[in-house]
Amino acid sequence: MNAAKVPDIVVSRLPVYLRALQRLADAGMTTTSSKELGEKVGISAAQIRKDLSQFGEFGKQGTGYYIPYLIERLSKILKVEHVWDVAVVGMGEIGHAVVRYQGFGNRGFRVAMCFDNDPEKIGKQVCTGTPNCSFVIRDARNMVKDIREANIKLAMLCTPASAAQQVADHLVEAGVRGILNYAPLRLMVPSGVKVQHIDPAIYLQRMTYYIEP
Amino acid sequence: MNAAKVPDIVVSRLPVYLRALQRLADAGMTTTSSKELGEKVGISAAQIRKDLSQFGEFGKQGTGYYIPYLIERLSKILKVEHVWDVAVVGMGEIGHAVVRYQGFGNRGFRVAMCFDNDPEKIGKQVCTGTPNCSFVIRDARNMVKDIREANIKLAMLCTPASAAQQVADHLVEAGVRGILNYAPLRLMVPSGVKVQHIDPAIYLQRMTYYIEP
DNA sequence: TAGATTGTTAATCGATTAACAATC
DNA sequence: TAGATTGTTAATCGATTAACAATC
Repeated sequence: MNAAKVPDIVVSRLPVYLRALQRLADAGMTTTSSKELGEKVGISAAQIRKDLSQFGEFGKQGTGYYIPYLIERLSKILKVEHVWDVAVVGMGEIGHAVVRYQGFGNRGFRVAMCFDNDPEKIGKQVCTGTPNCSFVIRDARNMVKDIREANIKLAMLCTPASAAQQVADHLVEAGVRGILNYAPLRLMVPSGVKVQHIDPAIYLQRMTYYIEP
Repeated sequence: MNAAKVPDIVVSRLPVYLRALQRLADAGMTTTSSKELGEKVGISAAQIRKDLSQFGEFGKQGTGYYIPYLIERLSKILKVEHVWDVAVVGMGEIGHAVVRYQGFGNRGFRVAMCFDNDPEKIGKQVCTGTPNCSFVIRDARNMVKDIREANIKLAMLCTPASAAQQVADHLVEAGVRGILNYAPLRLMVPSGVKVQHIDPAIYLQRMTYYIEP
């Protein structure tokens, strides 16, 4: 076990490994090798072994990795062995889609509350698709208080760009330490607060460079 | 102008520069420097100058960059000076959100058609939020033909994971060269076809590593 | 055991930064 | 002009890969 600081780029690959391992487990497999896992995720076997070795020795020479054990260890490392509550701010199209998204359940996350500042929306129910599970859209004016009382550390920011920085400031004030930002601008946050950006137009532009129209 | 191959990582930063420049332009600014732009995007000034120098000399010593000109050049480089038609496959929650998303219009993209294989959904209208603009959900069985006839080169894949690879194969067959994949698995595509992945759970897990629950 | 595969080291490769002449 | 900022080079830094002893 190496206690030194792990490079961000190594950390960023761990969720990819975990997702692939969960798929292998779902397919009924119990062991895998760095070579096989590498083919699944598009990363070299040496890279995977080196990444994992930052956190411990999880494999066995000759046989590879026992999948349930590696899933358990990676889940612990990423702190997703328990479920995180997440707040959603901005209940436009993206906000609604995020609340209804079925892909968080088995990955360590659960939408716990959602907010908007539009009087037309506040108080409305949002169905999640999960039976017996719906949310009432809360008043954004109570956001700091509600998030702090619920001890929520993660938020998905789905407001228009014009409101995003101000909302981010409030989220930080409320104790949120990680923001998944769907607004198309870079958020400024204090050190210690993590931000990840999702901007589909950016991803599309990363592809068109290589494509003939 | 350097005609050598530009590293992928440089290309991946260009859309970020472009987005920041468009925001500066919207704010009424006409010139900027690598230092100022760097502060906006969180990238060093030297890095920005080096990245841009891969494609030409766009600045002036002493004054920096003329924003409209740099926007024009980056738009050309990324091939977003004209609008790309995009197909959406899988009209669940994500598919609907993507069709209604207002953020593509001024970034070089337009949803042109959408598909599903569910008889309940085929033929239904999807409102986009843009006045007088709605789509009829098309039958996925005609997808290859429809996409090829419309000469569409970009698609957003919003099906469940179980269908994603097969859909991707059909998209490639239809002539699509870039796929924005919302399904939580890695797609296998021939070389020459670009894929970008958006998986919100991955992004959340990249933050929880650093956060105390 | 013999074959397979790990964890780790050293070598390679590539990306970022610092510095500065050129020049607007 | 003098100050500012570019484009570019060389130096630094960090990440990836190849190779292999250890060992299951």
